Amino acid sequence: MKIDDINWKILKMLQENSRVALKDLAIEVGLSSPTVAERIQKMEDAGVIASYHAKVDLSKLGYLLGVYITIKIRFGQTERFEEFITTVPEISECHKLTGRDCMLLRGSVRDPKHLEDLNIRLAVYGELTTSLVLNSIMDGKTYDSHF
Amino acid sequence: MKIDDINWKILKMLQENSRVALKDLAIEVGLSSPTVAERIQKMEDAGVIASYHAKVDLSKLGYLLGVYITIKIRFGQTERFEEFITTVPEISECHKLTGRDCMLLRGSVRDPKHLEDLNIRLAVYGELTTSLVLNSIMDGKTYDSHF
DNA sequence: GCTGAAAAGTCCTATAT
DNA sequence: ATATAGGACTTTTCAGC
Repeated sequence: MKIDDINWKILKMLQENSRVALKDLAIEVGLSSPTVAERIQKMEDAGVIASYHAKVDLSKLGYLLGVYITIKIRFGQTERFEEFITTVPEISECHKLTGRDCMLLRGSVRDPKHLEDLNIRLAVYGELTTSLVLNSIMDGKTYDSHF
Repeated sequence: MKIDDINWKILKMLQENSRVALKDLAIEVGLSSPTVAERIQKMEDAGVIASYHAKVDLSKLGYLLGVYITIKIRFGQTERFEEFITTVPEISECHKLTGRDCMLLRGSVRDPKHLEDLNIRLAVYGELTTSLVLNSIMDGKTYDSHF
């Protein structure tokens, strides 16, 4: 799929505000609305635009601590763990990484007590290393060209 | 801010598809469009809804390798690093974590050669540990209630 | 805080270049 | 592959409950 300058401009705007009106996109890129709609459709069909999401700020709902947890899964527990982890509400991401049988988890909890509770539930499946997020310098960047 | 069952339903739908029409939200939750619009506005104002994003699938653009990199920043380089890292196109997230002066980076590259190139650019600022993403079991979950 | 109707605005489809 | 224009639909505004 070819992404020209105009498509990058459209992608940039949709990444920054996915609820932007077609009309405003059209004005910005200097094309008509139907043309922009068609370009978006093609990028959706090609999977370049994967989805449109509202981002919920969990800290505003009382989940003040962000955490990353690595877990070295106990031998033979991988399948059971992968099924289990999708049911844990505190965990928003789970990536299987190279190196030392590691899973990387991202989660949010209310307070240290809540974190301890989460750790206990996870520790069944392997050895944990827990780190608090002190500050997110960047989270969810807008891509606006090839690199 | 109070999130009742109806607001959770709205939040769920907007997380799953942020371009959903107000009309469809209204039908789904059994309220009129103006009421739904008002509820959304209040959640935006309270910051519970932080933003609306289109998610770009970088693998469809040729960036096939996902990576997580931890970097133990060299003494005194933190400020310079934080400024620098926002200018690196391959890196989409940067979190400062507790423990061993660690920054956690998430990135995407075309191939191993591209990864080596990225590592060389980052290694100026500290010691790296690089892991490839083998599989993302979960990435960007939909929250639909308190936990 | 919610509704319903009317006004304003946006989007879609067809037609044309 | 893009533009224009009309009709259809959606969103917003506002009076009333």
